[in-house]
Amino acid sequence: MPADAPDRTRDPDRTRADILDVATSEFADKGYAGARVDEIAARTSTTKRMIYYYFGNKEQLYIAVLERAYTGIRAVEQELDVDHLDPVDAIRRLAELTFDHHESHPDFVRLVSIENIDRAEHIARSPVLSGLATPAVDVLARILDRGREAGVFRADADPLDVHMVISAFCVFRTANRHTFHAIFQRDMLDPARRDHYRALLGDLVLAHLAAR
Amino acid sequence: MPADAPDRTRDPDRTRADILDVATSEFADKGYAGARVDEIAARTSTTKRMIYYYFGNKEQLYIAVLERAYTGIRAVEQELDVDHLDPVDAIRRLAELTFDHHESHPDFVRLVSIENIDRAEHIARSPVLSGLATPAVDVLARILDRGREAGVFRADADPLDVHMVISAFCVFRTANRHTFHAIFQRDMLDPARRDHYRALLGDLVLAHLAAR
DNA sequence: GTCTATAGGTCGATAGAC
DNA sequence: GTCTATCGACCTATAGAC
Repeated sequence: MPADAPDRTRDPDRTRADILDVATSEFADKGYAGARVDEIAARTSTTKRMIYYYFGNKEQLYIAVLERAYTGIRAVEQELDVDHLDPVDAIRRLAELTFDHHESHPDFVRLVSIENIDRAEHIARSPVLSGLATPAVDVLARILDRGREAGVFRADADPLDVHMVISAFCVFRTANRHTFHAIFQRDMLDPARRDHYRALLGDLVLAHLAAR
Repeated sequence: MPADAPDRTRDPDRTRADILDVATSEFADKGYAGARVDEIAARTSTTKRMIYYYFGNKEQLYIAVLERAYTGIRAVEQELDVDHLDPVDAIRRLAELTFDHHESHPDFVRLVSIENIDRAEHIARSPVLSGLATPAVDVLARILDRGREAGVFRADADPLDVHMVISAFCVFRTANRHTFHAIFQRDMLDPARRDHYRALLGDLVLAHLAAR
């Protein structure tokens, strides 16, 4: 074997990972129905035969993509050292972490949109995904409790509502940027406006949470 | 012709409208790539031949669907008698109108999501759509100006930012409801929670706009 | 009703690892 | 020698188009 082709020995893990990487990018790019198994195969260093060998069919491949994408997310909120921060700072930090995460994972945001077009039927079909609790809400609940006790947050704030507002802002900014730009000629992902939006999200949530 | 088949006389407008209605529902349901021309034809009272006769091909049919869906929206903000309302009330009213509109037009929201997956390429290809200004932002600008003059709104509020926040909330609530429910077991469109969300949106925007 | 391209899915066989 | 990763070719249904 020539020295410049060391990778074409058998390596199941590598092959699987290669397929998953390419499939993630292809499904995120074209949607489930729009993605082509042939195209995925062409972009891997292996063949279509291997896709069916490892993943069975197109849908199972897509579910495997979703599972990896979702589980790769879970650690985000754990980065937050919530108990050593002032509640107001903690909320802003959490909003910023979520903001940054969405910005740096456009494929994930697109996969979520695609999955909503399909009414989350693939998530429902995956035990891994349907049983996936996000720690974000627990973290939020702890922050809100501490803020309430300190008298800085309103009494009726709901963790899941706060999470929803933060997600809505971050998801909309990335997922809907194309139609928004087409209609309003403003690019919500323009780096020049990034700090503005990041601050806006924190301000928005904190203004709402403030005790009156 | 038998007396019980009166509708099969020629009526081009009716045929076109029939095709557009069915196509809207089919594209919104399955996405662009997932929709089937055969299926659309089967659900109309005409034939596939007529779809190609009137619309040329699948993509042009889809663009026609988008054009009708978008232009059907424009009147919403005009319902608001903005100049005879207190600015605070006007903002809340506008948020509620947008909220109600998204809730009552799920097909439109889905079409927008689908179009974002395709990076708004069809909108860009349609002169009608790419030149479509939404009056929402002008209305918002007028309200914000009056609120600023009255000293009740902050000086640095941007109309398009406010529109973005309102849209983000309303779009997320409908477009992402399936994955949100799958992960958090909360249905954001549950009628029992409708008033809560509607009020939350107004509170959120107004808390942010309030002069400090 | 028909044509044609294509897309998802399968088969027989080979070759490297132990 | 067996197992399993790998491969190119092949099959068939279907979807867009006329």
